[in-house]
Amino acid sequence: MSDNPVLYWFRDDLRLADNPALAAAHATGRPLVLLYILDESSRESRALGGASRWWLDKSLRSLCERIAAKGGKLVLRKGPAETIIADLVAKTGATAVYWNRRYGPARKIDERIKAALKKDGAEAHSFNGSLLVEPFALKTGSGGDFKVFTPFWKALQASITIPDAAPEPRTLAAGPKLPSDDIDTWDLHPSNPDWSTGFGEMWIPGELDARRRLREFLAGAIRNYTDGRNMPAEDSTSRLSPYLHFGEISPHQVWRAARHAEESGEASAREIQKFLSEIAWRDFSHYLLYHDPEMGRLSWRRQFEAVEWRKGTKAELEAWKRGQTGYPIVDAGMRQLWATGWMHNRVRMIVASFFAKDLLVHWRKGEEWFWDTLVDADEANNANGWQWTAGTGADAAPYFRVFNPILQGEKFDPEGAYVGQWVPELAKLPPKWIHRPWEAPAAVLSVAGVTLGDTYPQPIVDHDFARKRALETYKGSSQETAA
DNA sequence: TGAAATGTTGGGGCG
DNA sequence: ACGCCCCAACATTTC
Repeated sequence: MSDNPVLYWFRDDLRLADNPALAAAHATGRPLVLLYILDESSRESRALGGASRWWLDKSLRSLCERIAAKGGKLVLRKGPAETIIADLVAKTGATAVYWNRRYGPARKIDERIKAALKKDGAEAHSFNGSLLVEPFALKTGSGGDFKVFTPFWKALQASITIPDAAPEPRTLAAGPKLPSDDIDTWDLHPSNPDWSTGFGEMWIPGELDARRRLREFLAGAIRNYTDGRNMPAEDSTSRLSPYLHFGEISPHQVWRAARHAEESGEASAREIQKFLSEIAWRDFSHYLLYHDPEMGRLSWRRQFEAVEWRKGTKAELEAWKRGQTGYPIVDAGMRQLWATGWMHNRVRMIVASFFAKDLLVHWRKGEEWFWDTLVDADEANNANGWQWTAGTGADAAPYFRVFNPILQGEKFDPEGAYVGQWVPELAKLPPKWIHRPWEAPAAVLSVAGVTLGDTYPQPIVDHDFARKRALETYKGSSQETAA
């Protein structure tokens, strides 16, 4: 019996280092089956967006190579996880399955698999591999769930103990021979159209690049993180979000490295604290989704489902997606997203506010576009971010807080460098006019080669009008109906 | 991790 | 010299 294998199931934890479930499976000393399942058929498993598929494609190829270099093999399967696990356990005689826990709607799948394994006499061992602190481990003083970030963050810091890194297996001797899908047949790379051609210039998916980025961030941009993180033209954020989503790096690895940078004097305590609080926002998002599994499609404050959202015209929605709204900072962000699969966080708030407040369309429709186009698309973070901006979420911006895209542009991109990069047809406008070209004198536009309505669109909606419309609509249909 | 509307204050122009 | 008005500049309130 001791020659029977154990199975390790990769999900959003595509790394070999600091992987507690993998380390535990490896430590059994038994033959190891390494498995990844592309599950597009289980009800609780949200189909991956296009940008995520691009990332997964590269990340799995990188993981396959790393595993092969250690003598192992990654088995790829496509289909419902429940039947594939059951099938592999039966075929190989595996006595146990190891995985790192999930916290969103997909955890229902894991619960069913765990029950089925138990019934068949196999063990299921699960671990925390992706959060600083697991959602069920943090309660308020009165035993309730946190609804505000700051007390959540304080409680997290008070209770957290960072374990030593789980050892990376030095070798991964191949287990029993098993058929595996050829990743090429999964068609993860976008086609018709392939808009991902620019992604490769910005990203190298995989855990090695994740660790390189973290190292370089902590040696450089972190020094000016608190202020710099709001300036989209600067390279002051870590850009670790896709790596964290796919588990190519763990938040524990980030925490340890950040504290080390602090202790060695490489970075100031203030900047480290700010950065780690942003990592904790990720935990907070997962915490909220765990306690409200419907948060991905319904407003966390349910009374906001009563808001009479506009459907939005086809032209409006298309203009937003393609970066043709006539508001330069919005268009720059949407074009950066399309070109790179990523958008600076400050600009995400601006384009989301424009969508949910100025266009007054249900935040879920915007969330769906982000889901499809972001390489870091994440059910918890995406829903939390949109709901924060729309004013429907926990600890959200109040509904009457409406971003002014002109003022936001002038405040956070004062030189117009970010707009100039992503909306090149406006690049020659002086900073004074680049965020409000429709107010620029004709001579200025002419010199800059801008013809409004031709080389660059007129605003698709008047912000002053849209702001008032949003205030009236939100107030009318959400406030009075509050329980 | 807002922005607009409204209120207050104080200096300077001017009769 | 005085009162009045205007309006930045800043503070507070409101959405």
